[in-house]
Amino acid sequence: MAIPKQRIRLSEPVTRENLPKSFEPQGFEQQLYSFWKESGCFDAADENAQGQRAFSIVIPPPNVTGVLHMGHALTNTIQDILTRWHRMMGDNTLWLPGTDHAGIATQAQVEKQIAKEGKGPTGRPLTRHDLGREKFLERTWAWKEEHATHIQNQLRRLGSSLDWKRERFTMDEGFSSAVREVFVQLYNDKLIYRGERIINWCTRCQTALSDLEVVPTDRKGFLWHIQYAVVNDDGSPVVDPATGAPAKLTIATTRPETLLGDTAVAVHPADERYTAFHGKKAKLPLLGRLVPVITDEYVAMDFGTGALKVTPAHDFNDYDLGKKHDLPFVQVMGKDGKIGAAGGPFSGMKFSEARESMLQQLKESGELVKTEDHQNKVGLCQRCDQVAEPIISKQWFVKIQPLADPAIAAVREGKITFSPKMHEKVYFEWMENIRDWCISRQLWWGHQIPAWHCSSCQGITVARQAPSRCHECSARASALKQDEDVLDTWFSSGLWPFGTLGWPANTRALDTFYPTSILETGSDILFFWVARMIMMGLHFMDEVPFKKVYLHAMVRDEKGEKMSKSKGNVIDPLVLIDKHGADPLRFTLAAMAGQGRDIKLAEDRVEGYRAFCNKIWNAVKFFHLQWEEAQGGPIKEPDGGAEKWLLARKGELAPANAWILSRLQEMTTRVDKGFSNFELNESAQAIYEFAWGELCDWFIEFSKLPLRQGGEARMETLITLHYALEKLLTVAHPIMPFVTEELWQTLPWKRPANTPARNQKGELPVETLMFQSWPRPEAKFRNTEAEQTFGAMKGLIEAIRNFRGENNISPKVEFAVKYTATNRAVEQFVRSIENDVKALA
RNA sequence: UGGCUCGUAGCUCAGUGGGAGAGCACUACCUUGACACGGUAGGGGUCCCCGGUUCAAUCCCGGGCGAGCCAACCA
Repeated sequence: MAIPKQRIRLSEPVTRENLPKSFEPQGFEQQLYSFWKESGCFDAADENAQGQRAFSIVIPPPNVTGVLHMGHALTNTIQDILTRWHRMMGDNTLWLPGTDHAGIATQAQVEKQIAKEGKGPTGRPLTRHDLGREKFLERTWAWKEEHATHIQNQLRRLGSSLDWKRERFTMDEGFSSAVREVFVQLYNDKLIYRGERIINWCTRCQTALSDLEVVPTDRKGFLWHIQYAVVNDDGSPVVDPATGAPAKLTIATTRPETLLGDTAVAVHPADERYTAFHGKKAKLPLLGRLVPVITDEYVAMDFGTGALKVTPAHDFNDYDLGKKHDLPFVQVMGKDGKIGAAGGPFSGMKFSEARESMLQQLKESGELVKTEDHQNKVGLCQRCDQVAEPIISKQWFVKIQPLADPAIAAVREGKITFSPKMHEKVYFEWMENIRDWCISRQLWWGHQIPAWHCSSCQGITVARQAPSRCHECSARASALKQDEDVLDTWFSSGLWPFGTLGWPANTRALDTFYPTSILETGSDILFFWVARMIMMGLHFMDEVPFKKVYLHAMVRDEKGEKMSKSKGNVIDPLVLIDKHGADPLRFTLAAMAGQGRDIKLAEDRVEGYRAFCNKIWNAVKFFHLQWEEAQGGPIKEPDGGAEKWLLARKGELAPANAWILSRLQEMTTRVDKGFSNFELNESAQAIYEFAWGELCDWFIEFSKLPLRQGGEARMETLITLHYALEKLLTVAHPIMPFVTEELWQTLPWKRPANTPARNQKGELPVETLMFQSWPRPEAKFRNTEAEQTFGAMKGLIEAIRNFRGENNISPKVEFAVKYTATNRAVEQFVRSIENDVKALA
């Protein structure tokens, strides 16, 4: 592009000859990233320097399933802004990178890939079973390597100042040992147990799912009314007292096929329609099996017929009823999605086939008395959109209540704060009604459960390493077989804040950076991830994993729809970065990162902020032109720096200079406040308004006179301009790291960095904007008088211009002089530039 | 069913108890020495609707309508 490749980077000041005409991000972004990274600018120290604070964020590890989307761009932009800001404030700053193995999601991707590759022995597409566990895992690791690299590149293109030396993966060796440690400890604490309970089962993924992994979805369905005969214990018909005929009881169901597993019919105890049937039996149609009629207040009298068929093995509510009334659990559906032996004549059929067949027969026998339309919810597998079936299965669970209680308390006591605040309420609601967490998955990709089953005593040995003996019966290792299941992917990511810092070893990094300062992530994984990190962190570290939780809104497309591959409305951040540069994208995301609202990304906003980058670019170019050309050679930097020089003359500065310095101060304060309050849009707006609306539109226009005039006035204006630009670049750097660094490097009077960047050897400070000290929001240059004067000036000029219909810049100034108003402040100001204008004439 | 968020210009969005705003799009003029990724001027809005509090409401309160999200045991 515009910059020759051989240009010497970052050692020799750029002059206007090699400063490109306009903002061309492709020419410098990647070079700058390499420069920062290789100079060790991103690296945190294990221990704080004297008087230094630590600031740490762990990245929400992206799934290695594929590429980063706009939501990742948003979260990583926000995190990078906070990270860079703290680094400039002199903190020992760590932003720790890594990726998540994403069990089921990744496995599904690799399976899809395999299926495309050919047919197995039965003529069906290849499955993981054709490869075998070992081969399949090899394939998945290869996939992981490939995609992790891609994700790293995307994060780099975005400018993320991550400490890559500390990069982690949820299945790397150290992390795996942390996972085993946690499992063993929880098991020993009796907080992990294995039990046969009702769980969600995906018949396609062939695995158990947690409650969270099932997405309730509206489906159009029917409510079928089916008649059961009411009989006595011996099977003889009960006579309906009302009609004198054999009594019938009609139930309403959306899933008639589960009738095969019914073990009761429930009615409300106060429902007078059914009082006569209490304690009797109902005869299941088609099967003829007798089940008790029970009463429970759970039953809603006004829904359906007020009579509820109870299938404890295939419905969560019925399961609870079954437990309460000690009913048998008849499992009719197998993990393969077909009716099992208990289904009698229907065994071997798929659910849907069984339903059709049963309805047909019930219709013929007259037992199906009514069919109504009904909107109901079905749970779909989060990964594959298949209906998740509740079945009873032996799985591993975390007993969650003892972990949830301290996690609730920590937020109540303010040890962790949520932003926006409203999420706290949502958090409490969920945590207070939490169910035990099913953590075993019948997958291959993941942390295999560190439990060994003994073939000799059937006992279970849970251990950190493969045991040499059964802990129950001392059988030899040959009798032991490791549990084949793996852990829910969120089990391991729950350990992320301390697992990544070296736990269970007691590392210095852990001392320095735990608890982390901030967790920034999407509100959609509040329960999946945030809540579990809080529980795990408190249990294993005795301390919260982070002090603040920032939850950003979801990124949607222009129409407000969730971006998803299937809808084809995904905007790849890399495409936008290639087109417009990383800084415009980052600025856009920051400007739209207001709280509590979904973000609809429109590309024209990015284009607008690209123009903004160009504007700043040209403001700096303007400075270079003036600085070089105006006096035939560089002016020397004032002793002690521009700031000191300007402060010393604070009272006598030309009004335009005093004004822009005052505005600069105001802007700096606003930016700082925005970052502090997590209102990044405020910071972005302050920068935008100052740079374009004040510095470029007014100050630079006015500076042209004194700059052309020469002498003291030019000197003062040039120093002011340099100072304002340098400070602007500094405060804008967290949001727009690339363009600000690139331009800052060209400034002639760079101040030495306050914190030397470390290279790999811990030496060689490099000159970079990344370590410029963050301007403290002090009122050094606040100047109310100058603001008023200039404000009146602007108003006057605008009024004159309107009156005369003039629109050029120099008349702007001339009119101001000619039409001097009576306002004394304006008079004073105008007099100060009157001479300049005369000199020009 | 409950909870939450939102409703501001054609589009995407800021914002505030007293003047209605930005970007993009649109109209006219301007290639002036930083920038046409620019400049100047301009058109365009019942700030969802109805009540209330207030000297004053787009903003605060109540109700409604609409959009979306989250959590749910009504089969």
